Amino acid sequence: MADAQRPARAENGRRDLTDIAIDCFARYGYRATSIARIADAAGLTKGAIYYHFKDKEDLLFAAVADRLSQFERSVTAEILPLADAVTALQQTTRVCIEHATKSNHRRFIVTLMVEAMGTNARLTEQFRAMMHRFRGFVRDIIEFGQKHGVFKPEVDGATAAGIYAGAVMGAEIQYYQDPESFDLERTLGAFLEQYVGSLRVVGAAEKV
Amino acid sequence: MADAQRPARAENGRRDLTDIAIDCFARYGYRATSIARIADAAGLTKGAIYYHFKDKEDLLFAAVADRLSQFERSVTAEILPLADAVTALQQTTRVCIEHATKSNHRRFIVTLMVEAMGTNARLTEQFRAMMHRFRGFVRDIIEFGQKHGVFKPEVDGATAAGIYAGAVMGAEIQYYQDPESFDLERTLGAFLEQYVGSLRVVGAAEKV
Amino acid sequence: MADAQRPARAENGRRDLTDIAIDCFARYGYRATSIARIADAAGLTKGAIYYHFKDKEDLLFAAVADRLSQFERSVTAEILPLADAVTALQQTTRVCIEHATKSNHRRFIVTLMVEAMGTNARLTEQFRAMMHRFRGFVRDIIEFGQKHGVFKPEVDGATAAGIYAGAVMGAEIQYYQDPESFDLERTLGAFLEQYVGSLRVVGAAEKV
Amino acid sequence: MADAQRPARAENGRRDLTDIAIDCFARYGYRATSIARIADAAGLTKGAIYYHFKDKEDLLFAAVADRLSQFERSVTAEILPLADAVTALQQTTRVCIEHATKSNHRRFIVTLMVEAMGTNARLTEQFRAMMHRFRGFVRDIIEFGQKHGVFKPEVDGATAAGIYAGAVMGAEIQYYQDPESFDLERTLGAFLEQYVGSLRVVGAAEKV
DNA sequence: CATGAATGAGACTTCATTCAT
DNA sequence: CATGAATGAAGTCTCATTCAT
Repeated sequence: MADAQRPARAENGRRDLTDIAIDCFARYGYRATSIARIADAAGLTKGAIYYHFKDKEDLLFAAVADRLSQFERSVTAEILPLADAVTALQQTTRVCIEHATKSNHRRFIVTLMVEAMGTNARLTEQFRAMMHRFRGFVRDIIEFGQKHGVFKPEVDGATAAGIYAGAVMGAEIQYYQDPESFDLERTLGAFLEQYVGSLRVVGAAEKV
Repeated sequence: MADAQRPARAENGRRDLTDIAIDCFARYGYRATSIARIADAAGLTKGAIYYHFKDKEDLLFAAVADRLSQFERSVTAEILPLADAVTALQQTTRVCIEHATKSNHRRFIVTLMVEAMGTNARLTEQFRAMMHRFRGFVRDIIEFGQKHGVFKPEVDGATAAGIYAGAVMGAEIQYYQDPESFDLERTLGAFLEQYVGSLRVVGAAEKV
Repeated sequence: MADAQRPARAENGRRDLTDIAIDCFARYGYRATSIARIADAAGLTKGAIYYHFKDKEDLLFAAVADRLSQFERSVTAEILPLADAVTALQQTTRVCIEHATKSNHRRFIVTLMVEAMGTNARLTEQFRAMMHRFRGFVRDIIEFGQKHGVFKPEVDGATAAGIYAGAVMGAEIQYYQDPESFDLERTLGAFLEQYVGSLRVVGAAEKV
Repeated sequence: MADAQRPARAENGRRDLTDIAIDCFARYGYRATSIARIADAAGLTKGAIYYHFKDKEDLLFAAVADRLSQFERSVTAEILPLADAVTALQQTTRVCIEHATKSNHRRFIVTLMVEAMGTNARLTEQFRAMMHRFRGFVRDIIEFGQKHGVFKPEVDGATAAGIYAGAVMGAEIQYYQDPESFDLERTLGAFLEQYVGSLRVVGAAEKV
């Protein structure tokens, strides 16, 4: 009935579909996104989607998995040569801010994660694992810093990682909710300063 | 005549309905909670719900408003005689932890807030205002501390309040997601220590 | 929730209710008028209406009967001393135009009559009888004219009455549908002229 | 698999659905016709209706538009080669009578037109335009007759067209309401005679 | 007489999903 | 691979009606 842009979008494989799906999920939430909407956005019919994915959940999982691995790869890629724990934390924070402000995929992950909590066991498990990995990643940085004498050894790395993950996610949500008046960069900048400050061995050379 | 599993639930007014509704919303999310489910839980028929509330959104709003004002009252009630900024922050944190762990209403608020973001303008606005008030509340405590020479005057109260709100919310979400392995109390305890530590004027008498 | 005008409207008897009901029915149609709307308009609750009327249909019947007898009384009252058939037709037409343009009760009758056709046997019967009476009334006038030698004796009074009733009703409907651009008075005036012209005995003294 | 009472009704497209819908609307009125009833009559499920039409109103519009254009085509097709104004009026009347008595679609149009008045702006507009076109059509015939010296030049074509349209519609309604005792053919025949008689130039050759 | 609360049936609509072609 | 048509379950909401107080 209103199809003038179909030809350009033909032969999308699974991959392209998850990209499109994630955009929709991010914009409207999982429940509020109908298969028809995704099909429309992809220039396909609903039937075509069912060719590629068993059902809506399957599509969601594929989309989430895609996005998650993409995000994690981009974090580890930029930070892996961690010569310095403080710098690693700074860079991690910067990557999070970038992802939060540059596209809505990150927002989708957070939104969906909360939406899925208690609603969808399988998905919740996936997100739980993701958060677990993220905290592990931060803990590794912290323990790396402790090993090199930059961070206080008495701090519990796991707890500190939980604080970090929470602070970043909480700030992001406030930003998503109110992008005009909540300054994500400044908030996370100030947080990082205090966070690193409280981790660092007193008397160590200033690096921030 | 229609329901024998919930005997003593006849005389619910509007108020009782919002309580029941919030439980359902908290457990399954807003979209996934049908009016029928709420009616069932209340031992009524769907029609009865519509007698009390214009539509599902109206019920949601009433429920959210109830819960919000209840939470805010409980926070201000316990903290108002703030003789001391540090104690006020501690108590605020304690109240948050309590609300987060003792019932699922708080979880509902957070979940719904995220679920509503971008989906429901009116609700988003309500939540935006709520977060705004909460940050304002924390900022007041901080500025109170600054006025009394307990907190560093160079810290920006608004930014610090954003950090606090985010850290608490982010920790809560991690807890809701994984209550078995995420220790909310310990995480927020450690956060508070570092937070207060970084705010406090160096050399002031230790109070934590 | 929005009741500031209730006291003024208390103790309405059956009579006042039918008046109010008919206004609603006229404005929105029978099906689209809910008991709640009528109750609201009357400043009562739905229960009160059920005290006065067995059910919605009962209220409708009472309202229709009221209106019908009122209209018929007003027609017969003005026309009965029919010294002259032509004048009687003119006056009948004038009364119809007045009723059609001065209030919406007449419109209600026509609308409802059509809406009820085939939908509600009992009501249809009532309207059938009403139309029957109306045609009988007109036929009486015509036959009166024939008896006095003013109208052609070869004309069938019943058929002519059907023409008249149809022309008036059809013109009214066009007027209700498009009051701005359909001139009811001029149309019925022209119709009457042609109608009387074709009924009148050629050569009889002009009276229009 | 779900319905064994209507065997040969599988391959209905949009077009067939409007036909079925119009039958239902004509029989029970718009409001009183549920989607379920139409679906049943079509041997489909409700969902199928919503596949073809956005909502009930959409279906109604499609149905009305279908029927209207069909009627108008059938009128213009039979009358266009109007060699003679009187014959044209006779044929128009005959077509109206035929449509009114042979199927209930015409009845539907009239019923719905009245039912929609004041209730549904968009539909009312559609019907207003239809009546406007119909009157225009009749006026054209009359002016054609005037141009050829058959009809009195002093008659106002627009007003006369309004009389005609009203008389036909009013007679139809009386017939729909009481098909047993109201003789549509005779009534409209007599009307047409008087109508043409009053339009015709006195002294012109008789043609009726 | 009247109200407030509730019922229950039925309406419209959406949507994930299936399947013949 | 993909579409168009369809299903069926479920959801939101409306409304005439009832009834204890």
